[in-house]
Amino acid sequence: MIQQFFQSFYLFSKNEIDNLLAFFKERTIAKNDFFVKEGENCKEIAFIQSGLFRSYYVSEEGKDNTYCFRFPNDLLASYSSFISNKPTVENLQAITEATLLVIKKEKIQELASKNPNWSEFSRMIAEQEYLELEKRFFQLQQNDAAQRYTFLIENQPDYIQKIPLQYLASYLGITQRHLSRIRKEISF
Amino acid sequence: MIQQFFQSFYLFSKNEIDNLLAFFKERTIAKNDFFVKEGENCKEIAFIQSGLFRSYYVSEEGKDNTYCFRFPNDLLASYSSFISNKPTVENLQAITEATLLVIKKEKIQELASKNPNWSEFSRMIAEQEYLELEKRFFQLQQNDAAQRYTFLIENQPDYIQKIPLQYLASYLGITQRHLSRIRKEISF
DNA sequence: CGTTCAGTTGACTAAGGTCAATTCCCGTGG
DNA sequence: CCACGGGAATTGACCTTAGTCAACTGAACG
Repeated sequence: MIQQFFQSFYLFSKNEIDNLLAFFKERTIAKNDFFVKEGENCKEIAFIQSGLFRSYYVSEEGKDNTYCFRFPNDLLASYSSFISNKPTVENLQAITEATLLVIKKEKIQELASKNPNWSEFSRMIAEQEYLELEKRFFQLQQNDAAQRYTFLIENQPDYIQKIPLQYLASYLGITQRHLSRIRKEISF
Repeated sequence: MIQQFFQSFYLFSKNEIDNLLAFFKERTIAKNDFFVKEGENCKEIAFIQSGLFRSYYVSEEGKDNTYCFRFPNDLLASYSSFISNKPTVENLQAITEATLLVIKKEKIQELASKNPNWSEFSRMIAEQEYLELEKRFFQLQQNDAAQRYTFLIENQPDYIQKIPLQYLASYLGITQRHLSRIRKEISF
């Protein structure tokens, strides 16, 4: 799993990849427990072996906003906190039981100081995260709720199948009431 | 100007920074002309010496969405196209006459192959762009139009002073009609 | 069978869009 | 100095999208 993930960057030799696991520690997280909580400084990043995560933050008025979901074979971190060394607003909660492979930021920095490919790796991750977020932003800016929902159905069927509708509504930036309305419309 | 910009990354020696200008070409852009147009592959990035830019993209129904603005001493590129080598949806238009210092992507790659600090530099740019976009995303997701506008007034007074309201409305994700309504409300 | 939790629905309200008519501002030419 | 022409901004009347609150349905499970 994680070996395949690293191969996909074409940065590391077969030998290096075989030795990668040594840098990571396995961790289990129970359903509803957190990998990161609001206010913390996120100093590690994880590879998800199994399980589902939701990232959400709570705004002043108490509204719960879903930032994103993370699936098996995805990376998991409060990425902005990880790169900026500042406290996060995100809560990364397991919505099913999960197993992770965790690595500390300082370990990555140590590896980067010895092998510039780790520095390239960090750059590629940052760029990927940017591209993904930009898509999400455009989606939110240009489409109304019904369009965003149908886009989700067509492009991320995983989401519909595996994630409770209350979370999907919040991910789409609408209330559950309105999502129900849209679902009813579309089913005709 | 550009020297100060590079100094702020703490990656390059005074000597290196003094020689930087040689890598860039100066370019002038007339008001309403484009640095990048939709459909192009953005293969260069620019440092803005003077002038103001707006990035916008047009959605299927013909709606014009403002992605962002760029000011003097900012970098200018369709960043997602620049890093992914894919055609962009963005139009980068000068809203005043402008002068740029332009560098090609391949030049940066050439520099990075010789000096790993250029690779670090690219990583830091990617991370900065991510952080900025995340703020923008949170803003759009959690606040209504009036909150977004008052945030803008308080945190980016430049925007209000220098950018036509029609563009600001589109940046905020609303119509000019609604922005007028908000402005009227607030002035009491 | 109750209880619980997720999802749906109805009735009403509020935020924001559409379209078209002004008004405001400013430059230019008489 | 004034008149007027054009682009930017405001406003009014009306409509659509989405939020609020609370009641209801339905499946899951002890």
